[in-house]
Amino acid sequence: MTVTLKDIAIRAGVTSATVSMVINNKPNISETTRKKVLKIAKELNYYPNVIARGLATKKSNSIGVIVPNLASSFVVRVLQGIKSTNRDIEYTVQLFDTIGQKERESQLFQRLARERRIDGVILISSTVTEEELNVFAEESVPSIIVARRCEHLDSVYVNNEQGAFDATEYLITKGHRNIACITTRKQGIPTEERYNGYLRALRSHQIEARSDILFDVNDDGMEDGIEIFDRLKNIVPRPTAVFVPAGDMVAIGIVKEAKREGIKVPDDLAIVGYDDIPAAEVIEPALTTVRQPKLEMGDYAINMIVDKIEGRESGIKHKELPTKFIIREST
Amino acid sequence: MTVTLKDIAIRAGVTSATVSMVINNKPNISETTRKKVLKIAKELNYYPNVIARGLATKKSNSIGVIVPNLASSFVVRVLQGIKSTNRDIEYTVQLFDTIGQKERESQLFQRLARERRIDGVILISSTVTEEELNVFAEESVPSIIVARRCEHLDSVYVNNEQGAFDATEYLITKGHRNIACITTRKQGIPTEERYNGYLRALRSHQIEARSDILFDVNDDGMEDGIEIFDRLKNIVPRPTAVFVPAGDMVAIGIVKEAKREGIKVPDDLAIVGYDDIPAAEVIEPALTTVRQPKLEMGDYAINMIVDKIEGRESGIKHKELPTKFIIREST
DNA sequence: TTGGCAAATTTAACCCCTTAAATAAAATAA
DNA sequence: TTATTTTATTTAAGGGGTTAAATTTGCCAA
Repeated sequence: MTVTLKDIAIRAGVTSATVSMVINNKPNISETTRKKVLKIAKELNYYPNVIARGLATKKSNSIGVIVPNLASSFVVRVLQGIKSTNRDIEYTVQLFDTIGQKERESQLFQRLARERRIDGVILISSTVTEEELNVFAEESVPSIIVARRCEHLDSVYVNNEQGAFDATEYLITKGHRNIACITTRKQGIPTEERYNGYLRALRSHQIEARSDILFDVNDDGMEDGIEIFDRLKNIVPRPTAVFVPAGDMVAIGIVKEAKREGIKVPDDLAIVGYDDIPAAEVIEPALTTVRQPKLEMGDYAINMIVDKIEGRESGIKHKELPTKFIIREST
Repeated sequence: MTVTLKDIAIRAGVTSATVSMVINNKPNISETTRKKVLKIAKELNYYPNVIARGLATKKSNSIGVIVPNLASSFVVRVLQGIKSTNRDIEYTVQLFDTIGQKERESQLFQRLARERRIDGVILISSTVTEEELNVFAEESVPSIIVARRCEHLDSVYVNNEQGAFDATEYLITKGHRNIACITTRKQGIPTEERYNGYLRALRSHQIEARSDILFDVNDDGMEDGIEIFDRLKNIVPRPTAVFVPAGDMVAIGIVKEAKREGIKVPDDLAIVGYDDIPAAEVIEPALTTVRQPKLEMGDYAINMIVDKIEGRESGIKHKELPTKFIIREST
């Protein structure tokens, strides 16, 4: 038997409205009834039905988090950031992923907003189109995009262009002039901005970008790296460094294959990855890489959206976070 | 303006009850009104309010997933398994983590069940106590525990004892007699069953377990492995193999430090990890390890709970899954 | 004692949808 | 044609809360 306001009301000899007001700490309740009601509520082990409350208040106290793919470690880390802050916040997180779904992010979002009466939505995706994001902006539910800047929507993101610039520039200052770049076509990895940062660094040092040492792989696994190295090694003039925006695993594949072929890393070939996954420290030599503040992004996102929901903020806010360049042994 | 059943009803010249019945595909509706209502619903872009529906039906169509710690890759993989199946299932996943929370799993569960009127709960934890789990069994909400067997509750789990047995026995058949074992005290890693499997394997080959080569580390990082190796190397007779239920990262630490000290892996020291994390393939030599079918566990869990919710199953079910022994180069 | 005001409580409508029971309309049987 | 079923629709009562407005109670000043 679930106990309701009414049950308490009857036992306390008051109306359920009164009980409701006590439970919600509304003013103008005599100390006597307040105590009595609270006591009975405790005795009966009362829990408010948040569904019913949600219906009445038109608030669900929950935030929807839409992710493209829970398999991505990036997404998971951001989610962690969201959750760890969320701890002190009275919002429930409803998790939705769109991978393999016929619905696109924007459709899912609409459904969430309308059906579930969710209070706010966090979308973690670096690859939604502007057009899709318009739907978010139009719906009246507060929403925020993580991992990508969007003009007409709150956003939290990392300056990947600068991160790539830093990495490339570092290689240049180390004397490298022929720096290969490995991007990926894999869905969900925002490789383009990084490529732009790479280009900018080259340009700023008057180095011409060589199109023959730019590769675009299909996935982001070790095998991709292995394959790339095998293509790379025969190119003349052979690059002395590789920057791998496609991700650390690809970079690790390159390191592995280079070593197998007797190429010394970093002496013969310097390598910089992207992401700073745990394995980056495991490979020998340990991988120099670019780290994104994922937890922080999640943290900002949840705080921004809660501020929005609770009306403490209005207007579009953007938070740009810097990447961190982690120098290890592969450069 | 959100559109409700009533809006449709008015436009269609019927009652909202009728509209409701159309929306829910109830019988005894004339084809004429059905079409008319559906048409208007579409025109008005109607979405049912699931909150209100939930109140009326006492069903929320959502499943709560309680995890101790979203930082655990084990948990995340299981979650992935849950979500990927969930795709075809009309349940929403509400995610709750208990780390750092004053509430224990069972309290959180109670709250979920009562406040949120959740239809079912999946708890992912290998370390809740029996006592806590009793609370789950008592509440009338279907619930299931993943990663641990529990007699009076549905459960999906892996036979870690057997996994450890297999690993240890493999080392024994390779000729090893002095096999060290590294467990961990880290919260959330069920190291004890694994240790038992190790012991059983030794026993079944009449090998006496040496307490001087059994170590219990505090965490599960690479540093722990490095530290352990340094203690291990001076022990006589020096073990020729190490089984590391504490996890792959610890094993990797051992591999790294062994190499640094000029000890050849696997010739001088064979190493078996636990978990098969991505880095296991990165370390050189690649790590032999024990893999748990995490996605499958999630998959079973969500299917079992949905069957329970929808009344297709009753009675307590257990699903035990086998581990998989992955042989690589470190043995 | 009466009037006036603030404080405490209740009334009643509403949130949006579902569903059993009642009623109306249409179809069939007698 | 009337009685009986069957089919379609409506009525009305929830589900469990919230909240503006109305009412009652208590207190104090006049």
